Amino acid sequence: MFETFRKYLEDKIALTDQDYELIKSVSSFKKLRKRQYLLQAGDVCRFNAFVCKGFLRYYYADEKGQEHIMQFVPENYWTGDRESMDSGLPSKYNIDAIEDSEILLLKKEDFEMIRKTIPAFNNFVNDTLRKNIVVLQERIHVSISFSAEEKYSNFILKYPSIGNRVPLHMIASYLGVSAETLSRVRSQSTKK
Amino acid sequence: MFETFRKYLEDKIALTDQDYELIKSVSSFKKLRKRQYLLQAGDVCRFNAFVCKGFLRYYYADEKGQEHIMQFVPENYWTGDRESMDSGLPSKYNIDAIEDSEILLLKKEDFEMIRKTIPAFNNFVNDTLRKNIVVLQERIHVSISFSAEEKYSNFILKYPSIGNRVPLHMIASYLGVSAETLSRVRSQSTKK
DNA sequence: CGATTCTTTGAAAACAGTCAATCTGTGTGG
DNA sequence: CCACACAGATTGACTGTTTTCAAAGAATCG
Repeated sequence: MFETFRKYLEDKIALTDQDYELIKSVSSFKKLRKRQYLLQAGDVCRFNAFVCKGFLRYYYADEKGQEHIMQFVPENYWTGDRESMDSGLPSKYNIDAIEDSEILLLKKEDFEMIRKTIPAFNNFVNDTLRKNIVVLQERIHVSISFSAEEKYSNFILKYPSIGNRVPLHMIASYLGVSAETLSRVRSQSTKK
Repeated sequence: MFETFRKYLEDKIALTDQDYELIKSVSSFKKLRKRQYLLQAGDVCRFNAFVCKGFLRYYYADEKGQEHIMQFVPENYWTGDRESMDSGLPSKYNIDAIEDSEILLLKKEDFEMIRKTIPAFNNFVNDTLRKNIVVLQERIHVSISFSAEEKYSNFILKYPSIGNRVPLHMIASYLGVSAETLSRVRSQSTKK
């Protein structure tokens, strides 16, 4: 499982074997079955999670039981509730597995330790944060400007692989549209 | 103008006079009149901008001429188009002044230089990025889950001072709601 | 298979957007 | 100091989009 993570890192930065040993020494691993929680609302988030294999979702469940997906997390992506991690307060979000998954976990403190010890890793994390901001901003743009139909076609264009991998009602939830509307929107657009 | 920035930094991190000298030596300043652009779509963004005084907006103008506000930027906040800055490509966004403003500008390269030279500054920037992500994420949550009315009351609750400072139609644009709808929503909610 | 999850469809209702007109307040130039 | 222009807010009538609820079909999985 660590090998996947190592390959991911090798692609981005140049680290020594010693660096990898350090990282490995503080990594822990977790297998999740489909539907299993990685983080449940009410828990404090203490980990940065890296998906080696599988597929997670990061979502909010409101009072009416409706779920609003904040993030899809396929292999080679990070997740975790930064807010809860920084504050030490319980999370309002849930993270669970959409597919059987293999997760690498780095405790907050270990993660910070790695950043301090390995400058290249620190730079890489900063870069990743910056890119993440661009992505979130783009999503806000879509969210405040686009109709349901535009949101859907934009999503399919941008994340074709996710489109094939998750049920339609989850894409609806991610886009902030009802499942019925998205079903109609999609049948419209395939007619063209 | 630099004094405002210095006070802002002193509040967050401990720097030496020498550090401040360094920062000051690469800072440039700009006064903007109301309605004046700091960045116009099509330009490449080369600066990180810090608002010392006044109020900016960061927005997208679509083909129909409609404006979608991505960010309000009051004093003591940063702005700039990260995407354009990282890629070197023209920006799709505009930044202009809602009030007469005073801006401190740090060229991309100088900003990076400061980060490399002053570790505390680097840490501070990273922290700011992290917090920014939390804020953006929260906005996405609101955007995909809330009705127009909930969006408005949430906004007023969270940013009461901005509510008094910008015209209603700009709040509407920020929330992704038409100005007319927001006007109705508001008159409803004041009746209660 | 039987159960569950997912998708589709229909009809009604709620919600939000558009267009146009009016009203308000503000500030600028004569 | 007034008149006028202008930006902003409000209102009404209408249209269009999206949600909701309910039911029925697919598809998938143990």
